[in-house]
Amino acid sequence: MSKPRAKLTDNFPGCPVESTLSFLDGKWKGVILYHLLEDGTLRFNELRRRIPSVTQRMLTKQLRELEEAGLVERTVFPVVPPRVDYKLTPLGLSLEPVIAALRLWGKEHVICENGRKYMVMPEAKTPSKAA
Amino acid sequence: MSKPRAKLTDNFPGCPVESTLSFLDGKWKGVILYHLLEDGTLRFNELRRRIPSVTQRMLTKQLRELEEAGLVERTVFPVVPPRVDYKLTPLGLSLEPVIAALRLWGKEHVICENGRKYMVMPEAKTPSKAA
DNA sequence: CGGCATCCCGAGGGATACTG
DNA sequence: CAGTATCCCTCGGGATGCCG
Repeated sequence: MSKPRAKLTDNFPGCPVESTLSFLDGKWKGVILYHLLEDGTLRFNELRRRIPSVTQRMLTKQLRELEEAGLVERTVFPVVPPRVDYKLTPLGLSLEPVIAALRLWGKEHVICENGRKYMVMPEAKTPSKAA
Repeated sequence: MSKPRAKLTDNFPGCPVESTLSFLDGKWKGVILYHLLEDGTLRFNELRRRIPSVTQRMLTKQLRELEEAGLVERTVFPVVPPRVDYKLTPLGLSLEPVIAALRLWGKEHVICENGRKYMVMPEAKTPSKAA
């Protein structure tokens, strides 16, 4: 709801880019959004399982920030073993093209393996034979 | 060139998103890329002027990281007043859809004003009267 | 003009332990 | 199950000053 949630960005042509990125800021927001887009609704530990190297502290924090930003909706069920669902709000869902673009570029240009990243150059010059 | 420039990402479905975001990490990479996409080639101070609140230290750092990542090419002209040009590499240019998506979402959902950001909700429920 | 070098601070974020 | 609460430390990043 139009909170002045500002992080001092430039009021300049590139600003929309800056602004959008500021919502994806933090180490895990992108992946969280990705999984919520994929699976619709997820419980806390379901998310954890999908993002193995996140700690519960960080997952909680990032989810709260996403919630505050109005991108994620948190639903608490008052049941014996606590149950909390996370899903995207309409605003969160509107990020789908952004996440899709990020994902596509990653799939095309980055090899993710054993927690390492390797760049994949576009113009494969294949100097003589690929390494 | 396939340097193991890793920042420990998850080897999981969301990984491409993570990976791509890791290249946009840092406070200014997104905007820098945006402006280089817009203008093609820019000198150091031309970039500074387009990103008023960046310090030269930070601009330098982020440019170096983009260069190391293979997204930006730096050309030094050995002339009396030093001249350095920055432009995108083919790999950098390939990020165009990503930046475009970021920019579009920002333009549609964020109002950037006086260094503040205001969210623009999609479903204007106007409960009774907007606050 | 286009940088480095240095100092310094606070936020980001990991590890661990406890709780309703 | 889904968190809080602490501790602690790295490092992102601003400010300032000097240089070829």
